[in-house]
Amino acid sequence: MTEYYSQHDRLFVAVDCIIFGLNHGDLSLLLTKRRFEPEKGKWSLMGGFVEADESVEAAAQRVLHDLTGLHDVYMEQVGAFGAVDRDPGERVVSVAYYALINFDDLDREAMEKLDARWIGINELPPLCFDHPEMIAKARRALRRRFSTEPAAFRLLPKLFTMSQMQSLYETILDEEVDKRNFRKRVAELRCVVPTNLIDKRGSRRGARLFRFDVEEFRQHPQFKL
Amino acid sequence: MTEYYSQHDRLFVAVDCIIFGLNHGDLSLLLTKRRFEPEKGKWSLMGGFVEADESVEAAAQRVLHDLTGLHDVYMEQVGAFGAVDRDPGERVVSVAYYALINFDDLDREAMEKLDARWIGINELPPLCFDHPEMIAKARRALRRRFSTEPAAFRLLPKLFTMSQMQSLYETILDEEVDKRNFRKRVAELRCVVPTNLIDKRGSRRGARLFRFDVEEFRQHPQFKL
DNA sequence: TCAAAAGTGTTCAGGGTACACCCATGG
DNA sequence: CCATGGGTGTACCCTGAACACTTTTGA
Repeated sequence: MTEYYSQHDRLFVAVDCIIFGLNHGDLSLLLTKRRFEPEKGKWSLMGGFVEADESVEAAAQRVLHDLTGLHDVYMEQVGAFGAVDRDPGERVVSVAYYALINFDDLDREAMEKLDARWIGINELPPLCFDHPEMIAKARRALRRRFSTEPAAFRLLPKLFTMSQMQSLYETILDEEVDKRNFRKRVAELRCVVPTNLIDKRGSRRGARLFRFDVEEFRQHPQFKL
Repeated sequence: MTEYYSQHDRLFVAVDCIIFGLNHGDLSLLLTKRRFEPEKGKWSLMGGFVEADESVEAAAQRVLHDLTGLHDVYMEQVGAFGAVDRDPGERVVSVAYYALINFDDLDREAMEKLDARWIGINELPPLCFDHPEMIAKARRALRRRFSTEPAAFRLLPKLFTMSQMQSLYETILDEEVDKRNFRKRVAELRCVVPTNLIDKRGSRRGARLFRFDVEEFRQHPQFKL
């Protein structure tokens, strides 16, 4: 390869994944304890380095795959973090992504092998580097996304109740929502369809289960909540 | 320095600046012709490499300064672009920023020395690499920014008419706006204050000049358009 | 029988949108 | 005197917010 730019420095480029999931109804992040220096033993987002022959996006998918066993997960870039001393060990520029995964279909083994744990979004421990800043920015991006696109259905189980969906929205928007107004708005979305199934686990009376209809959404891509 | 991560690859990291300005009332980008290979001679965003001892943000400010002579310019990160072959010459990960600059106070000399030109946002020539994609993403970010924050005043001259401001919003939102409704909304913003001056250049009758009151905005940071 | 969550409509106000005509002036 | 851009007010609709009681059933 011709060395056009050889008078310039090369830097480590990393990715960090902010992995959102619903752990028994609670919006949570999948975190690990760092297994190497610097800051070994501290809580951390799952990260990895971008190698010369893979795109940044592909590196993020690879890191996520190693931890969860999942392929083709929905991810969105949060941004690049490039302070000189953000990693005290070396100069590393990191690109953060958030991922929305379905709690049910992740690979427990891979997860446990890497010492990963779900931690509630409002109970986060101290984290290494600038990871708290990445998380804050990811939450803002998520809020925008959730009010304009059907993203909740990537976190919710295939069948879900209105209470589950509302509680998820309340956590992400970080504000309480009126139950009747919420259900009224959802009822107008043709892509959220009721089933005949009742979930008896959450209450004596039981709650109707809904599902997200991808095909219907493709045809009527209106969404607002 | 300890080499914690030495088994991984190091990559070139660059910044590219999407420089918005009002060139005689038209929203425009400051573009240059590439002065080196690859794609020498093609139109390009102004870019540069991030060196080991400067933050990514600082690199963007440096690149912008070299071209415009300006310091402390308002910039917002657009995102990282990391496809393997985005630069056909070498593996380069680039972080894009957009900047809003005041057409009046830029340094013509630096600009001409680098063969830079203002080109209307709707008359862009073919550009090198993934720069069109960066610009598209920057325009989306700009649209969000303009509807929730007083950013227009970084592009407009210190004194401006309602027609100028409206036309700027129309270009950025990419839709026509009702004149009376627009003025009504602006009138409610305490940070946009009328002066007694009249601009006679644009019409026979003359148009009232307004200014943006930073201090007033600090005290009443409400803004919506 | 009671506790605990599910489910259900209406009213009201404020904001957003649509809309057309006169004004001032330089040439 | 006329062409050109500057400037102004109202009516209506519709969306978004507030708000409380009944239902079901397992324990």
